Amino acid sequence: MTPPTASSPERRKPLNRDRVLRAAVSLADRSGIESLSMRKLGQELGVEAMSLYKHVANKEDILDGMVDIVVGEIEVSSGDGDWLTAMREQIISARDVMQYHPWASGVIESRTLITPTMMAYMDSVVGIMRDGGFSLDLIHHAMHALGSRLLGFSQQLFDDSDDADMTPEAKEAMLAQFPNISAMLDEITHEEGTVVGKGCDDRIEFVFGLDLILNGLEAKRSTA
Amino acid sequence: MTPPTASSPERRKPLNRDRVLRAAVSLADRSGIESLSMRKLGQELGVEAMSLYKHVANKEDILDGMVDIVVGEIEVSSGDGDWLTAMREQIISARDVMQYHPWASGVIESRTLITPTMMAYMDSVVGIMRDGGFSLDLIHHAMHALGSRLLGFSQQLFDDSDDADMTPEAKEAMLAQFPNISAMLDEITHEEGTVVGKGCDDRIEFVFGLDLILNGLEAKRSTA
DNA sequence: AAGCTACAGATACGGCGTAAGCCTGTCAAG
DNA sequence: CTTGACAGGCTTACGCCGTATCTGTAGCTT
Repeated sequence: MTPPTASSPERRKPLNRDRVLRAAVSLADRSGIESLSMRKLGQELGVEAMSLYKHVANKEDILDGMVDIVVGEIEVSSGDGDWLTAMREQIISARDVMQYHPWASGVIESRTLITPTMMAYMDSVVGIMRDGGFSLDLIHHAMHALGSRLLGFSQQLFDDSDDADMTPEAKEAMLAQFPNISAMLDEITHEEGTVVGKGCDDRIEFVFGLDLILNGLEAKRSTA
Repeated sequence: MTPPTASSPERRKPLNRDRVLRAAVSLADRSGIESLSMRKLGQELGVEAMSLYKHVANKEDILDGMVDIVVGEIEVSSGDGDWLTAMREQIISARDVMQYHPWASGVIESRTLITPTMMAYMDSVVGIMRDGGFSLDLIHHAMHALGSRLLGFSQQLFDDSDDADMTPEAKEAMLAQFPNISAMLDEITHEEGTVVGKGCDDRIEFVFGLDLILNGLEAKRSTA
């Protein structure tokens, strides 16, 4: 094939489903999921929007395909070592992937379709717990308890750093009205050594919550 | 202009922000959030879409207002009794509200704005833990660990009942490919008495996960 | 009576997903 | 070589969306 210079029967690399999906992921990574439209995606690929429909069924199909790609990027546990560290590593590595694709958690939550890739991930997680000696019943409850944390979603309700961009007087009013929150935020900004490391690091908070659950499960497992 | 009926000076109750927001909530409850558009909402109120803009800034403003209404529906804890039962009750009652407004969790997660109502709820939760003798530092970690569970979101990744609407051969293929998941689902459908009640009831699973976290926090609190 | 204000309606614009049909380059069968 | 099918792109068009801008009017104030 000749390069994209000009003249010659310069032919464009043919589109295919995979190229479409990868372009979609890349566009969402760069510009956010809200700016992923059929027209913009077509533009990205040097093609009109409607041409995409030769390779994907519709936009939902694209979203499903994107989820598949992202979930497929999660490295699956090797399977040796105790279940607790295996599980920790598995979930933390899922989190790393999701951090890289900030749009992914929202899209996954909005989708009901369970793709084989997703299933494979789940299956490997269940496998870790079976190897660890969990009863199937307890595994089931554990899966529910972990919920979307299994995929590394941090399910934060808000950033504590949100108070940063407030006018001083608005902040003052807030402090007066919500004494408990104020005290807590005060503590955090001043603290040095804390129960689980220092300051408010997303990853640390995530692991704190994860360990809380995993340790609780281990206790249930060992007393069963 | 004469009213839709005719003749008499029967004047339409004037629109206001509150009426708009309540209509929006009600429409979303009935028809799902995806069918909440300015035009449909206007129709609901016997008014053109653009008239709504006299009372709300834009659609985002409506969504924020809707969140405020829903969060405001959560009964706040009385404050007596031990922290653990207070917290349980608080969060479970939040869950009840969210169950009634299935669209709410998605909308709340998509919003970054923290409304006063939301703050008030958070403040009351922090209050419960302060009264229970938590350090401010541990409270902070607890808030992160609970995350959106604070508002009763069940953060389920998928319904276990999703296997119901599959063709037998597709299910067969799945069982072969994902042995661990298959074993687990098998167990569930057969089980009678389990670790925490029987079957797969959303509420039971939610409480199981919640208690796992709350008990873990209690352990940390009492050893601090 | 005159004018102001508040609020509803009308029209229009750009963007969205996508249905339907068209055009053209490629390649195998006759 | 001709022909015809087909794959993979393009064009047009429809109905939806949020919303900017303008117009009309009812009811109050002065």
